[in-house]
Amino acid sequence: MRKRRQEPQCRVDLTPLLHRVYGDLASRYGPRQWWPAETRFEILVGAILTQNTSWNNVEHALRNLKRARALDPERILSVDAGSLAALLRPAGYYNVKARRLRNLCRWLQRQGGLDGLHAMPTEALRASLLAVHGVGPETADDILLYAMRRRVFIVDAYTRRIFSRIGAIAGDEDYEALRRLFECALPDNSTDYGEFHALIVAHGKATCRPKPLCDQCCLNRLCSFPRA
DNA sequence: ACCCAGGGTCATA
DNA sequence: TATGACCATGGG
Repeated sequence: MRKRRQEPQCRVDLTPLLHRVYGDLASRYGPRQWWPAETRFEILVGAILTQNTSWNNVEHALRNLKRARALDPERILSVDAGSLAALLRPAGYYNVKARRLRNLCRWLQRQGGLDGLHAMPTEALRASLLAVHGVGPETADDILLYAMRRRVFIVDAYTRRIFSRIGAIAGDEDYEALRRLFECALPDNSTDYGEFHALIVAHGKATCRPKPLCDQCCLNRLCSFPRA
């Protein structure tokens, strides 16, 4: 038997802090309309393409796919690898992303499409997605939350940056540890995870840059929270 | 000419 | 387990 790793879970109660952050962000940026996509499949594609890539570049690639009538699992699997990569070029990492996209499409076909997955428990679905080569924890959670409407809290670079600057977390914790921490602090349905993540990204894009330890995000109430 | 972006995998030590 | 290299484009 593998020994269970730590699991601090709810050592500190972040609930009130998260509620305040949510309210603050919502009053500034919300409501966001997320995830920007016309179909659920487009969300899967966007989740792969946006890996370490600005959304603006992803939109170029999505336009290319639509123009080529290739925003479709069968088409993505039928076109040759070279021309798929060419369509993805503006999104960067186009060779790896072409492979990852195909892996995800093969997975989707094995599952019999998105509609065949409603009965599967979230954790099983998550494990299944993570088994796809090129789908990591954040990509899986993008898909689970926005395409499958599962209650998973997405941890991205903005989440780490914003909450570590507030003093709520260290920032370099393991992905799963942070996900448990946030989900544990927001157990009920009173907080919309999809909206929360969208707000975090909006704030991250607006102010919380990595380098110049941003004045903006420390001017406002967000940084007056007590240290956890 | 930098730095950055809505990550993930792989090779080393 | 923990770093580092690599993937690559477009915008500031």
